[in-house]
Amino acid sequence: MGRPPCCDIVGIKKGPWTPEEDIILVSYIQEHGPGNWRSVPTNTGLLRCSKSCRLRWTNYLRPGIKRGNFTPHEEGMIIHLQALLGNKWAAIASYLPQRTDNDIKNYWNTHLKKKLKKFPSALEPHSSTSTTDQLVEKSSSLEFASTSSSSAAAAAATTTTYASSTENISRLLQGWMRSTPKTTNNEDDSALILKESGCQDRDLISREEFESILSFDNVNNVSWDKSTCESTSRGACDDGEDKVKVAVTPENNKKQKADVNTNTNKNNNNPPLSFLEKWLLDESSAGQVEEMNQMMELSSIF
DNA sequence: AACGTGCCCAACCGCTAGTAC
DNA sequence: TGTACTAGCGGTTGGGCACGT
Repeated sequence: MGRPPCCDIVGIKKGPWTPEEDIILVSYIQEHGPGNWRSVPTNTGLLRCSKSCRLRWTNYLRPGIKRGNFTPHEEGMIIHLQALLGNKWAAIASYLPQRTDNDIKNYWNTHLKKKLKKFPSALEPHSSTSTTDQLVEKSSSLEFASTSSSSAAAAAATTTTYASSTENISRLLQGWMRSTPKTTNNEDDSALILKESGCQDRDLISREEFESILSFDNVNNVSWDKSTCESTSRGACDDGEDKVKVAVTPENNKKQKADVNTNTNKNNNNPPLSFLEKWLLDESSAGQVEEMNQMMELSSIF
């Protein structure tokens, strides 16, 4: 629109965020909540543009973000969703509430694209239905993959020291989060999500399956919060109704109205959730990824 | 130890859509 | 109706790190 980018302004800092900047940003958001990003740099004294602040918050500091290795289940979901939706990372991320679109995009470009290039058959549908033995085998291998000490250790090892400090920073948010109406128990959270999101079709997927997707096994044991709600409400569990309660402020009121409009439009472009969920949560998709991983291991041996 | 190379991912860029005035 | 602004999105970049030579 002929407007120079905000980041072109002289004196605006670029590049990696320092822990000090993170603390300032988190403290401000603790006090005022996310939103009104334009006022953030001026009110905090941060030499960052509003956009940079927003991105830093949504992609890194926002509580509820899961970092580290992707599980085979997550891989399967990403692969299938990418095949279905294309490079609609935000839409894909809405099915993985703990992951940011940036994270998924990076993971796709750096890992999954290579895997699929090597094993394009991974995307082909399974020709036969799984036998009980196969199911047992797949579920056990999945369980192993998700809980194996080596992968867990690898995930922990990949966490940088700065990431750790960020985790500490995000702990600062706990006080703010506690002040928002929510349950403190993860089980209750899942139930709350199901109940309030309108995704009440318990026959669709098992509770464990759903929890495995939404489990907050990352930092903080952070439970559902309004930011998470915001990102999630863009996709999967949004049916345009008021679901997870957020603080009622003029800011939120405006945003909610906007969200309802935009989400309604967006959802019109997406296949029905129940169909997608059923398909995505089908164990075979995760099994295919597991098979692919095994093939990768074998290929590295030979 | 020094250097080169490739990979990973946080951050940036450019664009579009929506909203307020 | 036009303008300014924000938010969201997808593509790209570049700094830092690991690893091999």
